[in-house]
Amino acid sequence: MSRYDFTAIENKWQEIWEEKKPYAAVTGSPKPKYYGLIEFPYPSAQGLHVGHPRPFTAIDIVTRKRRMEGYNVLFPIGFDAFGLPTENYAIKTHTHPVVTTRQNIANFTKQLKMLGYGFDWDRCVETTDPKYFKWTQWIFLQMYKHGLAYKSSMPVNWCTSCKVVLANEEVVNGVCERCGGEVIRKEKSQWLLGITKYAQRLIDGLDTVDFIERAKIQEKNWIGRSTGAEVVFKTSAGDDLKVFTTRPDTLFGVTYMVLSPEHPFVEKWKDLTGNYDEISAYVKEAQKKSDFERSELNKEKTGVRIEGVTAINPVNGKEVPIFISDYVLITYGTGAIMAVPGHDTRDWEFAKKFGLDIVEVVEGGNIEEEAFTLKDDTGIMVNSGFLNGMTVKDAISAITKWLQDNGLGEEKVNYKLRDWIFSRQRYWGEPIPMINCPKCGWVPVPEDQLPVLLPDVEHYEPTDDGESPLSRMTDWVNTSCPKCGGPAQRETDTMPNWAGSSWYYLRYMDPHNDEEFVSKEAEEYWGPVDWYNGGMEHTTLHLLYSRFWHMFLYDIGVVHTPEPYAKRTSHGMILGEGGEKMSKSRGNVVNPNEIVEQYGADTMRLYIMFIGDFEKSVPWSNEAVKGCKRFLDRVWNLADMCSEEKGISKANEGAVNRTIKKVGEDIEQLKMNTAIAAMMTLVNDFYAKGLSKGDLKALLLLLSPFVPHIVEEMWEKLGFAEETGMMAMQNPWPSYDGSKLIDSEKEIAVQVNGKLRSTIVIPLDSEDSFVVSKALEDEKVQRAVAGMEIVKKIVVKNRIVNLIVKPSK
RNA sequence: GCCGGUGUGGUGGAAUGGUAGACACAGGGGACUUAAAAUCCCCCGGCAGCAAUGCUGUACCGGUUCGAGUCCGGUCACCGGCACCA
Repeated sequence: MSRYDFTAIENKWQEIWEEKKPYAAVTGSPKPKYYGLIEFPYPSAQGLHVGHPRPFTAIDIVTRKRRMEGYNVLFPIGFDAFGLPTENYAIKTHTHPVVTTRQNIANFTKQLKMLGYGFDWDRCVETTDPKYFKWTQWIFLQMYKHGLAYKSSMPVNWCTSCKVVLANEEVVNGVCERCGGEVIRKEKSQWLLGITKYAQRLIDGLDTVDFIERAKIQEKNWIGRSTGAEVVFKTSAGDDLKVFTTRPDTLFGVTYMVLSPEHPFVEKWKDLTGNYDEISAYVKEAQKKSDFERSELNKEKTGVRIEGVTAINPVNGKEVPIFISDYVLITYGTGAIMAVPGHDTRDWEFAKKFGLDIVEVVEGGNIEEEAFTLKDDTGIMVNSGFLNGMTVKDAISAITKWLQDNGLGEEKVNYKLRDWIFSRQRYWGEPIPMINCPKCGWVPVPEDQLPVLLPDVEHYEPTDDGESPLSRMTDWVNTSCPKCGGPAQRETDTMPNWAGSSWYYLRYMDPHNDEEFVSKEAEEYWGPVDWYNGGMEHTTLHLLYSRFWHMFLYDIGVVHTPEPYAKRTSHGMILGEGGEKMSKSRGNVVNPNEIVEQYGADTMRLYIMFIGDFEKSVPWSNEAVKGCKRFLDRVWNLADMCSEEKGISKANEGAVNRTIKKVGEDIEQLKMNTAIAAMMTLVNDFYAKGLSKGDLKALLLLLSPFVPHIVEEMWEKLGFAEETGMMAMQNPWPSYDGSKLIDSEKEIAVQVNGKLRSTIVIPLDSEDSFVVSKALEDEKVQRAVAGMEIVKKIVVKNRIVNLIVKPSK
């Protein structure tokens, strides 16, 4: 056969696939369905990064194997095209984001096709397409109707120099990521989504899905469930002060209370407060600080006592002082705490600084030195009235019951998860389809008027006071109220980047439907996603958000499964050659185009899978790519080496069957590196022992998901296409013969006292006694046991012999 | 601080408690060639030895076991996430 001309071969087959559409998914096919998904890319101006092919190739391989196993596969692709880089580019160059987006998508499409992925391109979706975001807006309206979308005034991050609202991710070390300017907190009215209503279900749902464990744990930690009790303290002001605690057992140890500076009682008690000026100054100071400053590590505790008001400990009637301090957060629990300095590190620090009493209520530590915080059963209750002598655990149940019986509190669960701030003062996002009417308040845009399109603007910058650039478009902003017909104004905020990606996997099922976001029929056929691979960095953002949207859609009866993704895996990053993150500034960025040009798409695909453990970060190596190219050359040359025998040859029977088993199993665990190693070993065997046409055919089928172009070319050239009437990829995945996996002879290790001394070859499944006698015939073993007495013989079938010896008398 | 993960040759990495280093890259040697490239074959953890071979070796200390890279306890280092969440 001629030279392996990868460029010609790859072009040829990509054209054939473009025309024949072997990757088209058929809704309603009687075959079992399989839905494989990768996170759709943001079409950046830099084009495809070598990081992209890692997950894409892995799931491409899985879904190609599924097709060969007889599944009707959906493996779609799309573009998550709203985003800041495009918007910033528009600000700088006045190029309309639509134009930039179109160019970038065209470039990405070309690059993805160049790599030969089995995407069903007819189902490609773009989040910026009005036909798509019409439904993003529609889902938002459903959430609004069900009380899950609401507008509320809240503090946001504000860059004083860019004069713009920043997302939390854009605040790095307390300063603006872009300009390094000071970031402060500013009150602003924002749309929020009530994800906290789903906190418990987002935790519980994790038990029903097959996600990698670290993703589950990370989501659970992020949601941050804690159980405890809410306790009511009477105050001298007459108001009941409610606090949340996970340690109700320590109630007898309360020596003071702390309110968050934003707590409503601070204002309410104004006239009762002897030192209101001092309090007020502290509150103002706290407001000015960013979240970052307020939570800075090792910061000295600060605070002010509210003079004139005290609280009564419900359990012992003791009167305790009340402070305000910024170590108490208004966003968690009730915004107020009971302080137990003996058993909470933060309270301990505060008490030390302000000279407050520290009372021990759990034995086991030294509270003079530090707070004793252990919650296990190492401590016994003391100084705690009826709780004395109990373990912490028992005391928690006892006191909780007591509080409940006396109407002074109840068992309570709290979550760290906050509602999702859904407004962005940006241009390049989905307009929030709401209208503000002076008479009727917020009124949703009627569904038949969707989508609300983005108007053309002249300037893409936010305004000086941090409003969206859309707010300058008075023609667009001024509209009539859908309810009363009077003059009203459109919402000018847009949705965050995470909106479009929260439901895109549903649109793939039915991408051209103008009547519904997805048809019932398509959703019931394809849902849920069978295997979803994506980055760990999306675990507490995209993955959580889309699970939340899906649960909501399930609740309103428009999807049929409670969870969107049955299985989730994650890949590690591809680093630069030196082991650092790839970046333009480091100049270590690898362009996939160059690799494909130099070695071909199949080599690129193979190398990115062979590079290392899929879950771990790994540096790219230009040198190592060559090894994969060399392997494909060797595969190519096998065509000229094989005998005409159509079946698996006797000589390679064991090796071929073992490789079929190994490759099949490894693909299921994304252990592509060892699958490829096994195929390399098989090829090395072929070079050593020769091979039949049947041997090569089996190898080609195994290679097909990994390197589809070269396989189809060889399949055709060797006459298999004619023989089977099909492309290699359309053939059944090979099965192995279990009886042929092990050769009839086996080399096993011989140990003496656990140390390897020799190896012997024995017939498979030999009797133990035979194996021992055979081992003792071995010269090296004889030397090792000379002058020794054998006290024990351990034989593990077909594996190892271990002779335990001691010096003979 | 809390939660999770990782530590194996010059490099990327393999090893259901059972022959550590598969498979590759780099390196060394040989064949072919006028030569180079490509290709094919061989060697390749460390120490000692011409060799056969022996000793040693999976971050460190200890334990369980006939046998530990793998299991258990402790220590150190690095990576990721969260971080005054009461």
